[in-house]
Amino acid sequence: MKPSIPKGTRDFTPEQVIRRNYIFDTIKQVFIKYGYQPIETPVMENLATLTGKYGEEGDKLLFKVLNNGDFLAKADEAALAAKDSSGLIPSIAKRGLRYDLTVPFARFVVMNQNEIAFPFKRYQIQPVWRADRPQKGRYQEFYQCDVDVVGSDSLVYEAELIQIYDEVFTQLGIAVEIKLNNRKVLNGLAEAAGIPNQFMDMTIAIDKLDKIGMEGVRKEMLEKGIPETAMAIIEKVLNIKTIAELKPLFAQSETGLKGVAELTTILDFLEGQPLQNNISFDITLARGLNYYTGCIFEVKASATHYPKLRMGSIGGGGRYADLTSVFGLNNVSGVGISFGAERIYDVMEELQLFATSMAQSLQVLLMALDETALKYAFQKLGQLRKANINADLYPEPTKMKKQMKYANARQVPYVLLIGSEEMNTGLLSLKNMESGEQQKLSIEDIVQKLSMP
RNA sequence: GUGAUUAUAGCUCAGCUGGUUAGAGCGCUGGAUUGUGGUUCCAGAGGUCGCCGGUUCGAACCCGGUUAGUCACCCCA
Repeated sequence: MKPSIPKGTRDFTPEQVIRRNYIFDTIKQVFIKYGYQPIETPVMENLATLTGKYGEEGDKLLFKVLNNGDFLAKADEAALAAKDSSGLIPSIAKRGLRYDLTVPFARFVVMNQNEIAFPFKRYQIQPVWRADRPQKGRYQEFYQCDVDVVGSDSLVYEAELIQIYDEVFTQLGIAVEIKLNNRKVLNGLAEAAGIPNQFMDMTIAIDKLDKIGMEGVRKEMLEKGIPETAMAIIEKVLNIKTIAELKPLFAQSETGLKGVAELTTILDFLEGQPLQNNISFDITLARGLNYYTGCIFEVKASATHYPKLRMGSIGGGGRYADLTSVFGLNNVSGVGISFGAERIYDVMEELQLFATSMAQSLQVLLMALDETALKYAFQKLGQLRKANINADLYPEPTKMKKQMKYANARQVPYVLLIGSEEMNTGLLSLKNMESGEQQKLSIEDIVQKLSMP
């Protein structure tokens, strides 16, 4: 059979894994510095935990896990006969793959509320699955790197999360644009425009502003039945660039004013602590996930630094006032952000930000020239490894050309040649693969040379 | 869910308005070179042209279907 893997999934070569780990390690180390603790949750959740949390669209994108055993025996007869797939699902699949890390985290918090000290700061780096049509920068299996804090309303956390974004991307060498908005501001806008019931339609439309332009937004909102009068107000607000200008427009909207106040406070916390990256208020930032209630964030690679780069957001997040209440725990506010490791990888690849030397972990390859030398070399291999040197042995005493070729493929900086001459003298031929230089050294000298950084 | 596009050697791809034995580069194997690689030269292995059907004297090429990948939209990291 022809080997293949499911669409939207990928294998990773050693080089890719090393690079991915570099990203994960960088992110993780910043998380730890800011006082966050790791947790992990299962790949599968009960389907009931997941459904309804991501909107109608999200439910469709959930991977469902078929029940074990004779799952059709307990299938809903009526739904089966009617070929009603969505009606059939609850009776044949009780589990699903996690869609993100935030909802499982909320579930975790509720289940462990008695052991947790609030505010609870956790980070989590695990894969998630979405039954989406894959395309550039989009996969069905991908990692998320989340930091969240629950059990506090304080806006210091919003400020802190912005600092985390700034620090991680600075360390990775990616210039980014951090965009900031507040759901309350958008709510206020809907109120001010007199269309509080069409809040979602409005935000979805204005979220596309940079893609389809003001005319496109206008057209989409008209199609959704938003009246011209409302549109005039919305259009006026969309042209606003600073938070200060926003305030007078929300005289009638308490929610809107609250949103403005929150944004002001967050920026105030950050005063005097300069960021490496540009942070900007963007009223067109909406974000799809409907559990957000307060401040929302999104990060993109800087368009001014990389005008040619075409990549969606590489991070996002926000405050969710009441995510745990569906699991029975009320009044626990949370805020968190996510790093899209896959897209960060793709961006770094495209911008050639990975150090070239990252891949070489093997320090020396031993080569034996005949059968007796192979056994001798195997002993020397043990000595080197005992001295904590990453060493390997070519397993057969074949022609040197072949062994050298293998050494090149492994990108080894040194090879150690062992034949009768070396066995007689005890001095082994250490060859520098880059310069071609070769010298005869005792095993002790070799250990010392290779132990030096 | 909607649309576009691609499928030929292990990999990346060429293959003219349909014409007889389907090519290249890289990789692989052997040799030039029995203790020295990344350069060079020579030779070799490797393909039911995604799959099924149709048109034709003749199909990798045209037509229909099907499967899979990729890209865009929706949505999202």
